[in-house]
Amino acid sequence: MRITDAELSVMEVLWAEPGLGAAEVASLIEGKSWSDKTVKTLLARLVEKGALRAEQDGRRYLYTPLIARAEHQKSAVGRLADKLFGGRAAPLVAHLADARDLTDDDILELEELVRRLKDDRE
Amino acid sequence: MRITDAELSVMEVLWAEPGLGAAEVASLIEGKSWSDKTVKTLLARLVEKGALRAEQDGRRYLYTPLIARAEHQKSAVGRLADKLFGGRAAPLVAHLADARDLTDDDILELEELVRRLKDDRE
DNA sequence: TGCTATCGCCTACAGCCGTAGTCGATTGGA
DNA sequence: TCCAATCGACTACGGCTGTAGGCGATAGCA
Repeated sequence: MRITDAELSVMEVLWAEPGLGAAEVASLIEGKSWSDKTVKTLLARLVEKGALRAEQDGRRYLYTPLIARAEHQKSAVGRLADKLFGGRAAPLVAHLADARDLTDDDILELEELVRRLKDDRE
Repeated sequence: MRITDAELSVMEVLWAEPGLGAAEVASLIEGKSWSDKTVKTLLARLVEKGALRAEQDGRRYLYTPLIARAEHQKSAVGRLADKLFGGRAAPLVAHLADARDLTDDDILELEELVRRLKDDRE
């Protein structure tokens, strides 16, 4: 199930705070100057594709994510790895290091991550 | 400049072997059963958006990438990092490790990569 | 009790994407 | 010399995406 860029802005709001109504979601969207109609369209599409649950609350709906943020991140990264790198991780990370300047912290985190991956393996 | 999934199949062929004509590209595309018309449309779109150069060769054109594969990989990974992880590398890699089982070799490569990143930094 | 603000529902519409067809020119072989 | 194969140019078209507008019901306030 594919979540588009515009839909992602909506999901981010609901991942941060599930159970909001359309008007609240619209007011919490950052960086876009969307009409509330636009947000409602996106909510409807997300419900239709099973990414959100709409629970009636009087005259309106409250929306809750049905897929976790981590789940979506995982599948998006996996798809990209398959599409561009034949599923291989190391070249992807190499390009990432090239694309975005890594902070010292990033490097430490990566180091720690790799250490953990290695330990898990034994 | 955005290269779509279908266009990517065409680019892959020309990255592997630049300077082919449309018919050759079509015959080298893997995994799709596209009409040669489809391939020609994709070639035309790629020329139009500046991803390929078309050089006349008698009655036909020979196509050559104007953007490198690595360049495209880099920008795609960077975009994904920004879109889903606020530009941060480590969580992306963590999700990647979760999404695709890493081989021992992958882990070694990552280890080596992180070591290099760290060394470069000093 | 009546009006206005709000809600969901349905519709719209242009641009992009995947996939391909038509047409006219040309070239290479019979 | 003529026809068939091939090439590029242009056109097509349905589905998805981003972005909204209109309409009818309703609820809360005056």
